[in-house]
Amino acid sequence: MITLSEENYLKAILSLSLLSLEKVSTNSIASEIGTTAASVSDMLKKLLEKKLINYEKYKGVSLTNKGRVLATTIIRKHRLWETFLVDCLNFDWSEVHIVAEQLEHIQSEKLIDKLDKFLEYPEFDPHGEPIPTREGIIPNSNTVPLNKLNTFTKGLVMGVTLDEKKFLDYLTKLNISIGTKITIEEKIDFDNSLNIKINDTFHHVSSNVAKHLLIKIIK
Amino acid sequence: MITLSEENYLKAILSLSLLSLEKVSTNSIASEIGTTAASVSDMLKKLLEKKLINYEKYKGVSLTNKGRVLATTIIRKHRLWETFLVDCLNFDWSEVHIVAEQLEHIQSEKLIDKLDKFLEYPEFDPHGEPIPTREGIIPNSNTVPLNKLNTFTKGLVMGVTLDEKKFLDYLTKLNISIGTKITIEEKIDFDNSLNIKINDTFHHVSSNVAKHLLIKIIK
DNA sequence: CACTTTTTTTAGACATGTCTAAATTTTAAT
DNA sequence: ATTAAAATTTAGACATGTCTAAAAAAAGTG
Repeated sequence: MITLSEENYLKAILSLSLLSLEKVSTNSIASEIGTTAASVSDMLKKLLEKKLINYEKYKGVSLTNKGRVLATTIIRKHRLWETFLVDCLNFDWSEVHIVAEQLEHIQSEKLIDKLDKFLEYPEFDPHGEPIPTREGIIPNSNTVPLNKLNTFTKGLVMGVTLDEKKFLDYLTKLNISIGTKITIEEKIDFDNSLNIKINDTFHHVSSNVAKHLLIKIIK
Repeated sequence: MITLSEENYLKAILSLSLLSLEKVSTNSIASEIGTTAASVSDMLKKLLEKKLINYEKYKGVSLTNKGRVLATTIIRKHRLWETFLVDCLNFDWSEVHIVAEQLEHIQSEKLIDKLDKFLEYPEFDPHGEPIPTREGIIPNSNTVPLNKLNTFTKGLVMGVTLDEKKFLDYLTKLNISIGTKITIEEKIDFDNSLNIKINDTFHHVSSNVAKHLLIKIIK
């Protein structure tokens, strides 16, 4: 049996793994989860014991296939619940994360399959992120983070890669949601910030905001 | 903050309280929860500390108002989730209990209020049990356990007071569900078992089954 | 009432997951 | 290559919730 803590560690390791090809470091897990490196070290031993990760002391961590599938399943549950909360219960997209963080740990395959069916097999969650399949595959969404685009490129916002209330509320204030059309007007070399156009209005956004917006390029 | 274990203890104390006016004993809680009297003793100290129960060593337990409201809220959540599972996700009534036992611990008032609204404010769960109000009141359902009825009385099954798969599957086998009409044909003094008539078919049921069937008497 | 049985509580142990502080290993820098 | 800095692990402690065994209190019985 897997514990709630272990699930949270697997999820953290998976999201960090997706950011680069390097092995994941103890410190990065600690700051992702909001705990100390010492606690992470302790937990890594347990996850290794259960064959959920590949791990050598001082050498970093990666997920085994078993661990990857388990972590992906948690993401799947999280995103299906977020879809339910927004589509059925009329939650705001900025407030579903904390509730889904609890719901994602409910243990029942049948529940998730039936929820998936009830929601009519959605492909994307309310933040535009793809919902993994029950086999543990995360569909590729063919999008690029806003900060990687060239000047004068146009694109549609297809998703966000940060699920934090403050960030989502800021997007709402800027009139950015899934489907919003954005044009890059200017890239500031100094701090990698951007001038963008949304509905004929110009906005200036930081590099930190831009990198969490997933864009599909259009003509 | 209240822990998952504490919530389960409160729930157990509430259900035992509803069975009689006596204070609840340590042993009865232990067998309800499936743990030892020693563990119960330990936990009672913590619940007393948090002012959720009235408790004197060796004298038994009762809920404070704060504890009663909290426990009732858990029942409310449990029954709303069971309703969701059966009505929306098409679960069978006999299999929802274990899933609802997990869902009832999700912490979010907003979630429960929105779920309640989504389900259109149901009054009864799939087992016919009344759903407590958000103020912590359990509506009285005006029903009597089958074993308290006299011979030749007729009634409708309005609910069950045991939420166990084996029991519910047995009822299904007997063709008993919410709304089923039952006539008492004979009461066996020896073991308090009953001969009953369901849709012109006669069945013999034990006292243990009868006491968990809630009946509304009809003419 | 004295004695036995049952119930309840305490004492001490263990597992999980956390922490701080200290030790160890790796990496970076001169 | 040696040393300094950073990252990681270990050691030891604590909180929660559980357990068994033993002690204490309450209830039952002749």
